[in-house]
Amino acid sequence: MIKVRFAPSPTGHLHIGGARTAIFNWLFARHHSGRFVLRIEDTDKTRSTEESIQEIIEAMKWLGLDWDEGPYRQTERFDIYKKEAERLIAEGKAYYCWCTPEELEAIREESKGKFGIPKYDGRCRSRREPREGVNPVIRFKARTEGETVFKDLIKGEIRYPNSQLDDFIIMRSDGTPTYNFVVVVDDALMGITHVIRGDDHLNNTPKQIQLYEALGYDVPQFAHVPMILGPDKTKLSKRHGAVSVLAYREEGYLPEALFNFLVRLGWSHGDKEIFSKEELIELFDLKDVGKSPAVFNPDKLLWLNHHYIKTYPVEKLAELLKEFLVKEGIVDTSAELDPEWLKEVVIAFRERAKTLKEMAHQCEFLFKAPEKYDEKGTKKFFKPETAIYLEAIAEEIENTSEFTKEAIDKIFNNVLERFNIKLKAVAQPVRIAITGRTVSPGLHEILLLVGKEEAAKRIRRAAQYIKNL
RNA sequence: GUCCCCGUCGUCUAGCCCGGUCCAGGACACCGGCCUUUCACGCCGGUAACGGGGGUUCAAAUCCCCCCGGGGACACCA
Repeated sequence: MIKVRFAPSPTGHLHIGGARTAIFNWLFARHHSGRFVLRIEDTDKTRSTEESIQEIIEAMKWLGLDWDEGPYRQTERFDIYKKEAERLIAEGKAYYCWCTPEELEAIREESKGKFGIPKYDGRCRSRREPREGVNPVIRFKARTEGETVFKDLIKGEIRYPNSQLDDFIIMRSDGTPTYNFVVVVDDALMGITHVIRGDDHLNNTPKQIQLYEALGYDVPQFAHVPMILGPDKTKLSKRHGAVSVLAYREEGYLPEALFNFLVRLGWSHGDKEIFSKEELIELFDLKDVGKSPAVFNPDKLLWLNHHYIKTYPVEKLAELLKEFLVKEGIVDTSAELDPEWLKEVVIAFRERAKTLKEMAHQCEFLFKAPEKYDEKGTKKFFKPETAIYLEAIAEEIENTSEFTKEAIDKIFNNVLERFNIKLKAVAQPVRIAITGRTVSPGLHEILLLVGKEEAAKRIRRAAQYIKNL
């Protein structure tokens, strides 16, 4: 039975990079009918927060990443780590270290000169006597000769010289365990078979392998996925803009789009770009994950989002649009919107809105008549004679018994014929009259959505406006 | 500095393992055109890449070596 885990540290938002790691793990588990566990790595008590944990969980749910076990929290497992650390000491594989920060600093400096790398010299390996006023840490007796070789499922064979290692700390002086230690203990005890994580952990792997061996555990398989970079090719971070998953929800992205986008960052299947979750579960394989880092490309995400908007179930889009209308302050919380009408709105706008937020703003004129008309549009399309045409159209609208697409065609044809003009002469003026802008969905759509009364009213008002120019 | 990883269009990538079918394919973006009452959608077309240098070979994006470039890790963070 294959078992994987996603182990975020709750020190902030769930960001894009973490989400992709979670997706890869989830896909791998689902593909192999294995188990996916969520584990919160909160051993750093000072930086971990409860809000962050809740946010990570919410973001995962939004993305549709369900887990089979957990969330475990490492803070609830401290007794386990302590026991394992003591076991290592009893077996002579770890030891107490009473060095002071000042002493350590001096050792590091000396080592930097000697090895070009700050390393602890292991002087407490032989020290037996506690030091007064110093709470000891526990250090692991690392093997520093030879090299650690392992096969990474993505990167291939990795050879790492052990000379880079030193006796690293596994238990802090306050009695809490450190990352490299807990990750090994947990992965082993939880029966994790494949460790799929960001390749910023590649250099930690040799230390962890030594720990697995010292503790007598089986070493799992490793798969290090390349990082996601910002446009400047450095590790993606807050300064590159929105990196938190939930921020994308707020901006009006669909979870399916983000999911699809993220999975294609580093993984591919021939020329295919659009994948459903079912397809991904079917097709996902670590061997198709690339080795090189990927730059986050917001334009492509936008394109994907638009694709999903265009193909999403209309009812669901309508519901989401409603949320955004409220959130963007376009309609009142208490406003009751006819679901059927809202569906028509979605249909009219989905091919020109790349996000839900955009859509909400594009259809704003449906809820409030334009307060002013687009300046350039007014200059270009509001001619003196336009007022007469508009009035004629308004009158025809008022007099029509039923307001349908066909009726609208008839109305326009009547007016065009009467004045012997082309549709061009009135199309943009009507659009501006209804929306205040020069761009919008088709005339039929906006007229129908605004409704007969309101349409006539707005067109008359525009006519009046032209007369006053 | 030391070590690890990576290097195909601006970006995401296919191809690399098993050299020729690749004067390198797809997608986003961009630029044209068509459609059209605007915008958009859609459709058609275009610009654009094997980091450099040496080998090996009849033949290299693909194999080997060196260099260069980029990223990451080197904490009582994870």
